[in-house]
Amino acid sequence: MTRSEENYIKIIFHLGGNTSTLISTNAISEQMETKPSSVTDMSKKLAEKGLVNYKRYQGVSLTDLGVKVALSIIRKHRLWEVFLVEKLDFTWDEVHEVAEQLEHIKSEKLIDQIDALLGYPKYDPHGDPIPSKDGEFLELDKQLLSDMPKKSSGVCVGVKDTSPTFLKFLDKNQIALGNTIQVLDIEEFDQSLTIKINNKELNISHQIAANLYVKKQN
Amino acid sequence: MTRSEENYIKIIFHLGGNTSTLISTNAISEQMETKPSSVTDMSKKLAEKGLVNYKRYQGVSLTDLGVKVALSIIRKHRLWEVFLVEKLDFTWDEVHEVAEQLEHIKSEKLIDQIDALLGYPKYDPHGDPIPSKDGEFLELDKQLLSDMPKKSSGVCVGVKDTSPTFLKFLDKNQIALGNTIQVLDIEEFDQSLTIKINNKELNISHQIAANLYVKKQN
DNA sequence: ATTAAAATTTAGACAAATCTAAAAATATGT
DNA sequence: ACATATTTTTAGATTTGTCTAAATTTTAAT
Repeated sequence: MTRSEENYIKIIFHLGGNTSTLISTNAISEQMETKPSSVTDMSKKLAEKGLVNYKRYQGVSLTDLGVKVALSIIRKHRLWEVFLVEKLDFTWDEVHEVAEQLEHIKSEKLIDQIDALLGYPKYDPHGDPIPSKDGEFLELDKQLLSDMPKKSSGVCVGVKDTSPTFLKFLDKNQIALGNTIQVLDIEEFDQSLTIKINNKELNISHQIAANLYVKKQN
Repeated sequence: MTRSEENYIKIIFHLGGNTSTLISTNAISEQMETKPSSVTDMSKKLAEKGLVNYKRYQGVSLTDLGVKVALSIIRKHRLWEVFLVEKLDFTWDEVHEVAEQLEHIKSEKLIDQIDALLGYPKYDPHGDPIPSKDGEFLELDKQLLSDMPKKSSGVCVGVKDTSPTFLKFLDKNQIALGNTIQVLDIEEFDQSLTIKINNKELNISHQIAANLYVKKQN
């Protein structure tokens, strides 16, 4: 598999292609930052190889084989992210770019040993689940902070947006995975939230809350 | 720099291109496993970029910039090799293939942190020196075991051939870096050697001895 | 010094992955 | 339902790194 093929497979998976839903050419081209015509070409190629089902003018979905490939790439990406944070002192906003490269290294022993070195982690630094060698993974029972009612509280378990900008904002405000967050108040006008975290009160916009996952506590 | 450009630069360096000696198109094509005409094309491209000096029909040599690039790739390759052996239980015959891929990962922080994690090693698992960040490295004062006189002894410090076949042979005979080797006898007929290593006597061919580096002791 | 052999370069082609522009199919709005 | 807008595909071009075959230059041998 070429690097480019792997990137397409990964993006199709992230767009929901593990189900039989057909993913549109346009959607893929946006994520890949290529033109739709290029996606058409690649779709045919991946269909030839049995990695996707391709219906002209309809889009693509991953075959069972395609899902397997996608999970193995995602497994590598997330394990490398954990490695970078745990062993090499990377911050969670730095890992994505490097993991994008490392995920394409071909060596089964390499990734299995990294997995062992890290103690078989189940989640990456952003709270996303790491597929096991045979493609199993546990999605946490999580919800967006923006969907939590007033006076409720939960533990921060993940982020939806993983862009450096957002992650740096969280660091600056000392919001990290594992923190307990209480929703004290929700402003009717703009849906902004007053939350209590680390024993401090903090005001965050709806957009921030809509990118933070929490596990409800009560 | 593309992966292919990096591979050419690395190979030119290994063929002695750190000096001003011109390296022939043919020599490069053999190492790269490409046709000479491809080497010509790439030589022009690398010359354009200021990485090599290219003289038509004569060959190429690395510029100062080219040497810098070569050393940074070799540094990455060798640090990854140490990492694989020290942290992930790879054997020294397994590391080359994976390091060939890892050496192209682009992240200064990544390799500096790997360097730190390993405690700034000076030599790789085959005894080859690891260039520092600014391109310095210490070549050991070593010689081939085949050049040692009868009755002399030395410490095994490196291998010339790094092929899995050779390295597995060494493992099988419990020859490892750091071992003391005494040359007991040299057979006149075929230059084969009787050596003492790990308190055992062992017979090795000239070809083996010509691929083992030792540091002379007396 | 000639000539044959070997090495190198040139010219033209190809595969992979992309693009642009135009054509075709699908979706949308009234 | 029809016209229009949007999406997708096709056709043909481009770039990178490679190839083959032919031409050129250098090297080696007598």
